[in-house]
Amino acid sequence: MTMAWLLLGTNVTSLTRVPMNFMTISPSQIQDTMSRLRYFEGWDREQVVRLAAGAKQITLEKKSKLVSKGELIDALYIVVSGQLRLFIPLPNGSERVIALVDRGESFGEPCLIQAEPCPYDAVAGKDCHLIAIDGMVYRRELRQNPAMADNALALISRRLLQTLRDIEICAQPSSVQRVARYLMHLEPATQDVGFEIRLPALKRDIAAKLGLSQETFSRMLAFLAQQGFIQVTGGNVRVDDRHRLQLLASAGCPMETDAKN
Amino acid sequence: MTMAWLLLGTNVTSLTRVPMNFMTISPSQIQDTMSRLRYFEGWDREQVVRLAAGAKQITLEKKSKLVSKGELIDALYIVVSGQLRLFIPLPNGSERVIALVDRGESFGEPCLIQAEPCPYDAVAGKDCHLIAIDGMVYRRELRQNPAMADNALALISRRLLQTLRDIEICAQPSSVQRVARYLMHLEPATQDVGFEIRLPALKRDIAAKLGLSQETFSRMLAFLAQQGFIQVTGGNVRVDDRHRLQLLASAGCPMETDAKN
DNA sequence: CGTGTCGTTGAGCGCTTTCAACCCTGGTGG
DNA sequence: CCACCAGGGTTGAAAGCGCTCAACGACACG
Repeated sequence: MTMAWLLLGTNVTSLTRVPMNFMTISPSQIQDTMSRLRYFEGWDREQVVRLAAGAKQITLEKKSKLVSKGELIDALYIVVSGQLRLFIPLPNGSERVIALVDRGESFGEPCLIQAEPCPYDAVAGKDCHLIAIDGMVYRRELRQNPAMADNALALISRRLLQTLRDIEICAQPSSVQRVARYLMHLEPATQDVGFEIRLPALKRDIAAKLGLSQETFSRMLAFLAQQGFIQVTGGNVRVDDRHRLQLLASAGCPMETDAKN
Repeated sequence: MTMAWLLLGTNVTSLTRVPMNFMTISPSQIQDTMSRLRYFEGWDREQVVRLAAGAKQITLEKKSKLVSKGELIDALYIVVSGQLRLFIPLPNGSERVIALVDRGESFGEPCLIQAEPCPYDAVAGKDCHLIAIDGMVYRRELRQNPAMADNALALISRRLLQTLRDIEICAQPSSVQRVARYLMHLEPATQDVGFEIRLPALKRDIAAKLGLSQETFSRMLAFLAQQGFIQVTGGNVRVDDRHRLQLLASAGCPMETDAKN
């Protein structure tokens, strides 16, 4: 078990000695935390209580691994604070990010329901607090309470549709188009032609989600900025004209190498 | 600069005049057809009868389009014969295949459940017979019958996990690895070191599912054959040594351009 | 025997990756 | 206060891989 790190794609320079910490917290406190999460919004109070009975709180240090690809997981995880990165490790040592799980979001439902091994690694992108709901308890509630099943059905349906949208972005033939589409899909609800957004994760991780190298992502942002489509300041991106960007996303662009004219 | 063609996905050379044909068939016959499909295996007979009440049979000519990306669909479709191709049209005129739907399989559940537009085009790869179950009826049964909900939950969970496996294949850094992994995942249940399979669709469509051009897919198969990993005869592929192929899928390969040694 | 579909093969180019060095920022400790 | 360092990001140069375009081959069908 000492060579566990060999299996990781990315280099784990500072191996955490205490990767994960099961907090001992009163059930009522867990229940309280849970009911404040978006995940449980609009749920029956009794239902939350029943799930809380099989719940633990978990603390996870940045960079520590919660789940390895191929493991059977025995709990449903919901993020209370921090961010989790779900990704498929690739043979060349890099990773393909499947999802970035933020506060109030969860992962693992399909694995629990189908009792299949987890198809991705789950690693803390920052220090995290999670709630882990026992798999047995979750499945029991699913069976016994139709409202639970409806919830899960809607959740997983949404997740599948979201995954297909992600595939659509990754399938774009050129990297400018991938980045342009990605930016369009974070567009807030506003009628204005321009809008400003904050990148929801490290650029490195977003790049890995788009199927690009970090460098290419950086270059494409620079290119879009230089062409006047966007303005980038740190993790903030201002889109000046959504229609023009939309057009680019659909049409593509020659990507001249020399900077003349 | 006439970019009108940019908006079309695939070229619609031969537009079918009678793309789809609603057969008038007795309800009992539909019910009969349905109960023979794998989709309804192990279902309550009463349940099938209730769904059959909202079902029509559809005949679809090869190449005719059943659903366009962005449409709201009002029925659940199940393939009785033929093969349906689900794909995302790309701005350069090519497509990314999401799934190939064979006899006894379905698509559209997440869209119906979430009342969201369909994220892909659905086109008949061959002449098809389908069953279309009315969306209202489907949703009603889902609400009223917990067993239905459990079924759907399992189905969509499986589909999501399958989609993640597809992403894993597409995410492989080199095309040899993509092809090798793809072949490994169609491996039948046998303890033998070698096995033979039949490609489940046109090579062109498989290539589009792997995120490769048809030409590259062909070249990679040829390469694997030349290196003694596989033997290809038409749509049949014989894998000589699964372990060696597995190794290649994980390790990659320099892909020498010249054919020396 | 033409025609259409499917697939293979060849040649060339351009994008993306890789490797490398460098910059910038925030935190830390002397 | 500043030197130092680590983590995240940018930029440059080179090379390889996959795509595009095009022609050809195999096969089925009318």
